[in-house]
Amino acid sequence: MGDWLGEFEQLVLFAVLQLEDGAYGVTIRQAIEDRTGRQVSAGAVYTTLERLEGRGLVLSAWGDPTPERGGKRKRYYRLRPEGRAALTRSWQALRAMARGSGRKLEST
Amino acid sequence: MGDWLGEFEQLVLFAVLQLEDGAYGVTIRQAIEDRTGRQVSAGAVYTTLERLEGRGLVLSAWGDPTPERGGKRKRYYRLRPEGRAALTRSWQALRAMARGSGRKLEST
DNA sequence: GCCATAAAACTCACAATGTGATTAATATTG
DNA sequence: CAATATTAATCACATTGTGAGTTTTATGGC
Repeated sequence: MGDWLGEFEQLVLFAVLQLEDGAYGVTIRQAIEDRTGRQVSAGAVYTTLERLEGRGLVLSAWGDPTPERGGKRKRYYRLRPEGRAALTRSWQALRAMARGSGRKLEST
Repeated sequence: MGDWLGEFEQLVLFAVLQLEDGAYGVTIRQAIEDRTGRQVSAGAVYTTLERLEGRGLVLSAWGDPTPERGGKRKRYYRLRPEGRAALTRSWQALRAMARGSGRKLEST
């Protein structure tokens, strides 16, 4: 039953999943850039997180300010079971579709 | 270098890639439904194909009418090198992002 | 205390993608 | 010719993607 994730939403959810306790705007953005080589704007990340939270796929909690220069409080995100399920569905669908395409794609 | 594919665009491109000579609206739709279990509307497929062609990722050619009931001519699609490259990029990015998430996703 | 600087979050208008209900075009069958 | 089958196309609207710019709150140096 419907409720699929866009591509960027998937990237963000994977980042949240893997960063575990350390997932907030900056690290999420960094994780995506590091892993995919794709440049990401901060705004895109925050907007997407907000929408994902609105859909109940993710939840956020404020951290405490840290004693470093610019140590503003962070907003940490975690996956909710619904988010994990949605990510699993979308990812499985793509994998199923990609199956067998290996040598038909570019090798570079 | 920007120019990323949406999720549905990826599904459509994978279908075109795998159907080889037999890729047209109906078979593309069928392939996606069969492989992913996700229900797809015909309109979504045609609209997406049109946009992909406009971006130069795919090209189309008319087939001949076939001698069967309702044997209307088909519009066949093929991937252009640009399309193959774009699909490779997007797919690799997602895979890179997903790497290591295996056991953190749902098993069902 | 005050100003410069740093880190993080947020806003928001606009662009790109996703979707489904509906309509059109052509063919065969009876 | 009317009914039906197959495919394509249209199109308004919903959802997602994006980036330039702004705000908030902290520290460091003077």
